[in-house]
This record gives sequence, C-alpha cells and structure tokens, in this order.
Amino acid sequence: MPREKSAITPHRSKGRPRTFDRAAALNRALDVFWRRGYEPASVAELCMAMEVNPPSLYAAFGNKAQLFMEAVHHYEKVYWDAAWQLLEEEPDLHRAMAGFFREAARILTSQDAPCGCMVVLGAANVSPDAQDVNDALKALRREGKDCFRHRLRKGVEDADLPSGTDVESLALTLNTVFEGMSVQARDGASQAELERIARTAMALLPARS
Amino acid sequence: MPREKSAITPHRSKGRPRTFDRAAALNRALDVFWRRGYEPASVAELCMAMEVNPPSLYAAFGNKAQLFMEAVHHYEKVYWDAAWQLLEEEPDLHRAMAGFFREAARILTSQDAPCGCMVVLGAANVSPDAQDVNDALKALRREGKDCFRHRLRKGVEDADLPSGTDVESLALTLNTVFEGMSVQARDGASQAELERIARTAMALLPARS
DNA sequence: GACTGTCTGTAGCGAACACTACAGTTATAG
DNA sequence: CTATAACTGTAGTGTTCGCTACAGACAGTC
Repeated sequence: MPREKSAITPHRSKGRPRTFDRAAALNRALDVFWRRGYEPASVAELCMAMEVNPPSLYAAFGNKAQLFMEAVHHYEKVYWDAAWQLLEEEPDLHRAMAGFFREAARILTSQDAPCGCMVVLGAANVSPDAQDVNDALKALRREGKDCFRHRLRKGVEDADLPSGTDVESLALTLNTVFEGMSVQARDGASQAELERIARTAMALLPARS
Repeated sequence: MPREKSAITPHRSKGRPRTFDRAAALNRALDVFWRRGYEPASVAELCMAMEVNPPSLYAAFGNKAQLFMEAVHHYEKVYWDAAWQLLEEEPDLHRAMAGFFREAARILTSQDAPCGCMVVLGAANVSPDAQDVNDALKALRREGKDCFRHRLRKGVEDADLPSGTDVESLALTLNTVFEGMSVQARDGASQAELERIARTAMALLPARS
C-alpha cells in the first residue's frame, strides 16, 4: 500500500533526513503569503509559521521568491483548479459562468481574514528587484482572461450565446469583475455580497438568441 | 496681485526659509508613490525624486506615511475630483456613468508607466505596522462606492432608471468593475481596452423604463 | 568501523530600511 | 547687534531585511 507522501517524506538518498513535513510547511507558507502578500511576509514570519529554521527553508525551497511561486502554484491547484474546470466543462455556458463566479465568491471569502485572490493581489506592490514574481502572477492573470474568452467562444459555437456576441469585450469585462471581486473581498465584502455582484454581472451575458 | 503660492513659499515666521518648492516636491513624491506603491517607494528614492534631503522631507511632511497620505489627497484632487463631480452633476444618469468611466479610462492610463489607481492599488500589500495607511485608502474606496450608490439612487428618483432597479447591487457591481479596471491598467491595458470594458459594463444599467 | 552527503540549529553576514543628531546657515524679532 | 527659530547637508542611528557560514547530527555506502 504505497502512499504518495508520508507525513515525513522518506529519503532513499544518503544524508540526514528532513525532520519536517515539506507539504505541511508549504501550506503554512501559503497561509502567510496569502494573508500578507509577497513582500510584507518576512522570511522570519514564514519560518515561524512553518516551524522551520532559515537554513532548512532555503535548503527545501530555494529562496523566498521560489517559495512564493510554489505556494501560488499550490494555491491555484488547491483552490482554483476545480473552479476553472467547472467553467470549462459545464456544458451550458450560463450555468458554467454562474457556477464559476459562485465558487469564486466562496474561495475569496474562505480565509478567516479578508485577503482576496493571491494571484490578483499577492504581489500588487513589489520592489523593482522582485519584478519576476509580479510577472509570473501577471501571466497567471492573463491565463484567467484567456479562460473566459475561450469559454465564451465555445458558448457562441454551442449557440448558448447569439452569434453576434462581442466575445472579446465580454471576456475582458467579466475578467475585470472577477479581479475587482478580489479587491472587494480584501476590503471585507461577505460571500453573499460577492455573490450578489456576480449575479448582477451575469446580466452581461446575452440570453440564448 | 496676490498669488496663492509662490514658487518658494514665502515665510512670515522666523527662521531660515525653505529652499525648495513644497508643492513641486509633493508632486514628485506623488509620482513615485503612484508608480511604486507605498512600501516599495523608499524614502531614499523619494528624496532623490523630490531633490531634497531626508531632514527636509521630514521637516516638511512629517514622515513617510503622512507624505503618502498627503500625496493621495493631492492625487484625488488633481485627477479624480473632476470625474466624481461629473458623475454627480451630469443630469442624465446614463451619460453621467458613461462619462465617468470614460474619464476613468483616461486617468488610469495617463501615466507613462502602467500603475492603475493609487487608491485601489497604492497600498495593496502593506506590513501590519502600516495598517493605518491601508485603512485610509479603504475609507476612500468606500467613498467611491457610496458615490455610485448615491448617483444611482438619484437616477431612480429622476426616472432615468426604472423604479424597481436594484440600486445596491448595481452600485456594488459598477464599483467592482471600476476597481477591477485598475488591475487591468496596471497589467498594461490600453485606454481603448478600458473604454471597451466600461462600455460593456454600461449594459448593466437598465434603460429608462 | 570510516567515509560521504544532507539536514539541523546557532549565530551572524552585508545591505537596505525609516528616521535623526548635529552643526552650520539664514531668516525674523527685539 | 544679539537672540531665536526654522531649514540645510553630512553622516550617521538602530532595526529589519533576505540569506548563509559553520559545526554538529544523522542517515546510507563501503
């Protein structure tokens, strides 16, 4: 009965084995980065939360930027993959969009503290020397926009939207609402408020012709 | 012929007069804060841009946080006051909204570098010890939301909108689009793209009943 | 057993941060 | 003129930042 990951990752190589759970530590780091953002999260605070000393952190994750990227990756996988998949795979476009936004409202308010989406706000203010981190998040934001566009295009093909629909403008706008919801969430908007925003924005989708 | 402010503010008090133009220095500071955000803008960089040494900065503006607040205040006054006034005073609601968003698209792309709105993104990631700065911006964001709500309510009273209009949801959503536009702008969206988003979002406004 | 490689905690590196002590300068007040 | 008060540049302050040198601990390999 092989397990994918034991609590303490087993070592088959030489050397002293790691004494902490890498996956658990990554989760703790994600929590800190999500709440604080990239730069305000200090390595000291990360170490505290991860219950690890700096040398162990650097040995396991490289440096702060790499740890952040890995945390974002994990964040996307744990929190958003299902939502994006729902958007893509639900056959009916209107239900797909409504479902995605409802899920987004849930995720954006799932933390006990209000922090919005890590991809949208996690590296909003960043020194010029950490520009690569911001660029990576920017690429992820672009992916989100592309998902909207792609799904809307499919909606037109499926005749869920009128053939004359301005897919490009609609994708841009829905993506803007989506990213705006992160700002709202960080300002303390409740799940119900975010759902209301989402439901209102759904009116932008033309009915089946 | 009294001038409101001479290039070098005249002193009627004792002591050595200031040798730099306070207003001009504030403008330079605004520029730095706008591009970089609150925390990544270092006092050293601010001093460089303002052509002033640290002691002069602190004597004239208090500290970094106060300088930032004053810069934000100035930013609001110079860039946004006219837009909010247009929103409030243009009699026709649909024209008021469209005008405001068109103006917003212009302002958000007016800098040579993409940076979005200072109120929305200027202190997005901030250490816990600068929380008061974030709180102040949050209050300004709330004001914006209230402006939308107030204007929409007036629109219903003026019969520019149907009497059954859900003003609250509409205000929340338009404000979300507005704040989302800042994220788009920082990601490099052009004025034309922002206008397209705005025009698309305008479809949320019900026609005169 | 000796050898080797990786992880561990301690302790501290240089750099950058926001901010200021201080002495000198230049204005007004009396 | 002297005294006082505000601003000036130089040259720092203490703190925090991300990161690491180092020595000891612990594993597999021979």
